Order: sequence, then structure tokens, then C-alpha cells
Amino acid sequence: MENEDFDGTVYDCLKIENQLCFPLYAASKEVIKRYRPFLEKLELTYTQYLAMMVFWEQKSISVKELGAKLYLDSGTLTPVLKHLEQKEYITRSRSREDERVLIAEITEKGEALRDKAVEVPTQMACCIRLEPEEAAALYKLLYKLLGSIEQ
Amino acid sequence: MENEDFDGTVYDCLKIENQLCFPLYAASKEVIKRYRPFLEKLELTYTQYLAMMVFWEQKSISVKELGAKLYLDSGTLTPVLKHLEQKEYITRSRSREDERVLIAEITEKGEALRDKAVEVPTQMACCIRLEPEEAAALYKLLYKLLGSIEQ
DNA sequence: TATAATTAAATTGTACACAATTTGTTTTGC
DNA sequence: GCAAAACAAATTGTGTACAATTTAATTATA
Repeated sequence: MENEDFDGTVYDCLKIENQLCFPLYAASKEVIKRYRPFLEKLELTYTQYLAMMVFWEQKSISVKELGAKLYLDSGTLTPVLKHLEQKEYITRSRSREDERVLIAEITEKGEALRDKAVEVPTQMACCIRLEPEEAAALYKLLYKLLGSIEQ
Repeated sequence: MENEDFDGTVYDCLKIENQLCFPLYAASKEVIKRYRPFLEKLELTYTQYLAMMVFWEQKSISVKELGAKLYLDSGTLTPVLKHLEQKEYITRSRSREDERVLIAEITEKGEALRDKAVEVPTQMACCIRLEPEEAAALYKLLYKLLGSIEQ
């Protein structure tokens, strides 16, 4: 009855098509790629755009807090924030209460960028052709997955 | 009736919590991070592991074909394949019919790695605590999303 | 209260990821 | 049959992403 030529070997679990991680990885990359032409007009990379979304909600934040929100560490955020500072979208300075803490704060120019950025989600929605219920279901499942892997 | 202090401004679409792309990006990264301890035992990075999964299904493949399967270009694959060659999991050589084409082929050592790798999906399943139906729904939605963004 | 432990960023080193360009080969069109 | 177009990898340059280590500041404790 057992026949290795049919599907059903011990190696089936190693097939790309049987992985959940692969479409997750690929879809994430492909979606981010689609952002590029829209974000270029704002002089932002995708990671910088994520950071700016935080600054538009909250004028200033520490690297640690920002890292907790974006699932990124200082090794990634330090250069990202330096780039945003170069573009004058934020300023970086040490906290007076605790010199270990770096506080990044949005500038006028950064605030002004928001009015251009507000077009991006609409433009992106055209690229991602999912029904609203499907998008909602996907959103929910992704956050459930994210929650389930926090150690 | 309109009041900018309540939710419902034009800027709501720019909130992280209203993005589908963010949990996609974050979940992808967090899942890949969880692979690391398991893949270290195989001396593989996540991208190298994806490539090896292809080689375990198909002994040899061109860079172009591999790129189409993994959504990666030669700029990414060239160094990845060079690393796999250094570890002696694959060989790289030009096609005789068409010298432009590079053919990567799995070695005995690469084949042997499969028996160790077969443990990885089971070990990972413990980290990702989704119900089978949820995982299936997520899988389906991710492939639908992926299909919907191919230009 | 001096020192040890802890903490927050920055730094270092490795490995992608991708746009854009280059190099070498093959195919097309005239 | 040969120049032009197309093609496949490789290369170059920029920007993450993250583990591990370092540096500097703060807190805890003996």
C-alpha cells in the first residue's frame, strides 16, 4: 500500500507548497515592492514610511518604544532614524531625564508630508484586489499569528 | 457633527492599526526569526532553506526558474547560491545548450541534509499556534493576495 | 555609597532584497 | 550573415534586518 512515488512521503512537509511561511514571506515582499513607486514621491522607503506613520500619530517617541511598535531593534532603527533626520522629517535628541534614551520627534516638514502620504493607502488599495471581508479576515489571522509567536 | 478629535479624520487610513501591510510584514519577519535556531543546526539561513526546499523537490534548476518560484531576482540569488555552493550543498555550472543560463544542482551532501531538515516543519509548528482551519484559511488568503498583486 | 547589574542605543558583521547597470550570449530581422 | 534586440546572470549601490558586542547611563544592592 505504501508507495514513495505517490504523495505522502515523510518529505512532503518540506515542499514549498505545504509551507505557510513561504506565501507569508513572498506576499509581504511583493506588497512592499508595490509601495515603492508611491513612496518614492515622498522620498521614503517602506520602513521609513512605517516609522513616519507612528510619528503622525505620536509627535515624539523613544527608539525602544518605536521598536516595540514596529517589531524592530535599534540595529535597524538607528540608521532608519538617521535617514529620516537627514531628510529633516524628524529630529533626534537625548532625553533629559535619562540620557540613555534617544527621543525622535517629528518636524514641521515631517508633519507636512502627511498630506501627501494620505494618498498612498488609496493608491495601494488598487493593487491589492481582495474583497473587504477577505482583507478583514486576513488582517485578523495575521494579528492572531503575530500574537501566537510572541515567545 | 464632524469633529477631528474623534476617529474619522482623513488621516485614519495612515494609522498603523488600519494597515493590512504592517501585520503582514511583521508576521513574516517574526516567523522567519523563529526558524533561526532550527536552521542553525543545518547551517542554513531562511533564504538558503527556501532554496534547498526547491532542490529537494527538483535536483537542478536555473537561476531564472528558481527566482520565479521564490519571487527573487539574480541580485539576491547569486550570493545565496554561492553560499550554498561553499557549504557544498549545491554545484553551479553553465548550461551547455545556453551559456547564459546558470544551472544549480544539488549534491549528495545537499540530499543528505534533507533527513535533518525534515524535523524543521514539526518543530516550527509548535511556535505557530493556529488552529488547522485558521492556518488553512490564512494560507488560502495569502496565495490569493499574492496572485492579486502580480501586476 | 561604591560597585554590580541592568538598561538603551549604537556599533559591528553577516546576509539578504532589489533597482539599475553591466557583461556575455543568443536570437531576430533585415 | 550580421547588426540590433533580447535575454540571463552578475555586479554595484543603497537600505534594511538582526545577532552579538560595546558604550554610556541609571538603578539596585551589599
